Amino acid sequence: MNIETIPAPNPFAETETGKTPAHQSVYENLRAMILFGDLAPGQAVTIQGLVSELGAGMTPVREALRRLIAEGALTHQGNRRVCVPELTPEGVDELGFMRSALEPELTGRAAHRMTAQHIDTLRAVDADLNAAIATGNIGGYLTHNYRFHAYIYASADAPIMAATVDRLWLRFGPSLRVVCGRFGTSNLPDKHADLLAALESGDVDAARQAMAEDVAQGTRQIREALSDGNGPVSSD
Amino acid sequence: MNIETIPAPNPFAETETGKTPAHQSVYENLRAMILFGDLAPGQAVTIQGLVSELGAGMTPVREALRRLIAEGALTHQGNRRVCVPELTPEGVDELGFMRSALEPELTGRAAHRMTAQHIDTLRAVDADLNAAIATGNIGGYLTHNYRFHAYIYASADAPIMAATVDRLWLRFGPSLRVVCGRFGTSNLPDKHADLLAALESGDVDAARQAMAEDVAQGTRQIREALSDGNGPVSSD
DNA sequence: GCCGCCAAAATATGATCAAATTATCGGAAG
DNA sequence: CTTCCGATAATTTGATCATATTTTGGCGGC
Repeated sequence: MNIETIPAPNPFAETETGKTPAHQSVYENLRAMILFGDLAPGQAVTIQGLVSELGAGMTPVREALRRLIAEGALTHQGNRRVCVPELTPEGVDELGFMRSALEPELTGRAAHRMTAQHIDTLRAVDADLNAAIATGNIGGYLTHNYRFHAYIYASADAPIMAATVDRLWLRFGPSLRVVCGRFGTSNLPDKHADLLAALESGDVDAARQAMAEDVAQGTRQIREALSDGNGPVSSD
Repeated sequence: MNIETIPAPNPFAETETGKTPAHQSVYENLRAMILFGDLAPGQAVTIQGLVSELGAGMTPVREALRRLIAEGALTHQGNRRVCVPELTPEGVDELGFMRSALEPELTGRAAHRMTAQHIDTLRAVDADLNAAIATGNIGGYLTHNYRFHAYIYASADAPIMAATVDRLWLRFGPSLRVVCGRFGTSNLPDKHADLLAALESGDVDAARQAMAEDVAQGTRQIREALSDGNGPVSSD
C-alpha cells in the first residue's frame, strides 16, 4: 500500500537513517486500515490487541490511538472502549456539506498551480483507478480514489485546509468500503475525466464544478446506501 | 471552585464515573493555554518541561501532546521540537475561508434549534464578553468570545462540523492574543448584538449573515495585524 | 437474583536508551 | 595575541519498554 507518492509535508522524514518512529508507523498502519475499510464501522479496537497484532510496544500504540481519536478516525465509545465510528445519516450530511464547501475550493487552488507534469501524474493515478473499477477491485478503488483526491489537495498549497479535508475522508473511508461491498464498483462516481480535462485546459471554474459534482455524487451514494440498509452501516 | 475528589474511602461511590484521567486533564490544560494565548506562537513546548510544570507523568503528557498535534494546535517543528504554530498570512487566508464556509452554516442550524432559554444563556455570555471588552481584560475577552461561539456551535447538533470548527479556533487562538496585545480591546469585532437579535426573532438568514460578518471582521483584524508586524507573529 | 471476587484491559510511572542540540576547547589564520 | 571555525563532549530531550496500579466487566457463590 504505497501511498507515499503524495507530496505532503512529512515532518518525520528528517533523519537520514530512514527510520520512522514506532508510533508513526503504527499510526500510518492503522490509518490506512481505517481509511481503506480493513476495519469495519463499529468494530472495536483494543490496545493490547494492537500490541500483539502489530508487534509494537504499548506506548506507541497508545499515542497512535490518541492521534486517530483526535482526528475522528476512531471514537472513544464511552467507558474505555475504542471503536471505528459508525456513520449516521446526519453525519453523512455534515461531511457532505463540508466536503462540498472545501474540496472545490482546494481544487480551484490546485488548478492554478498544477503543471503539465502534475496532471500527467494525476492521469496515471486515474488510470489505476479505472483499472480497479473495471476489475471490481474494491480495495484498489478506495486506494486510488483517495490518492487521486489527495494528490490534488496536496497541490493546492493550502496545508490547513488539506489536512481538514483529509480528516473528513478518514470518516468517510470505512463506510465507503461497506457501500462498495453492497453495490460493487459498477456505477461509482467518476467526474474525474471532466476534472482532468478542465485542469488540462486551465479552466479553473470547470475544475471546481467537476469536483463539486464528484463530491455530491459520492455523498449521495453513501446516503442512499445508508437509507437502503437499516440505519447506520454495520459490519453485519 | 472545583472541589477536589478526596481519595477517602467512599463506600457508596467507589467507582465515580466523573473523574477525569490524567491525560485528559493535561490535554484540557494545555488546550486552554494555547487557545487563550498563554503560550505565544513560536514558543517551544517540551515534554519534560510539561512533566515538571504540570506535575504529571510522562505518558499522559505524551498523549496530550500527540492529540494536540493531531488537532493542529501544536506542530512538529522539524526534528524533535514541538511548538505553537505561527500563523502565516496564507494560514489566515485558509482559516478565514473555512470559518466563513462553516460557521454561518452552524449558526443557521443552531438558530433552528435554540430555545429562549438557550438565547438567555448566550446573552449572559455576551454580557461577560462586553464587560471584559470594557475593562480591557484581554484574557476575559478571549475566553468569553470563545464561549459565545462554542455555545452556538454546540447547539447546532452537528458534532463533526463543530469539532472541525473548534480546531480552526485552536489555530486562531494564539494569534488573537497577540493581536489584542497590540491593539487592545478597543475596536474588536462585535456582531454579537445583531446575532442575538436575529436569533431571538428567529430570523435564520439574518443570524447566518451576522455570523458571516463577525467571522469576516475577525479574520480581517488578524490579517491586518499580521501585515502590520513583520511577517508571521512571533514572541521574540 | 444480588453481592462480592477475579481476571483482563487500560492507565500511569519511572527507568533506560538514543539522538540532537549546545557548549567548550583547541587549532589555524589574520 | 586575538578571533573565528570546526570537532568533540556533555547535557538536554524524545522514544520506548517493563511494570505497577486502577478500573471494568464477568463469573461464581450465596
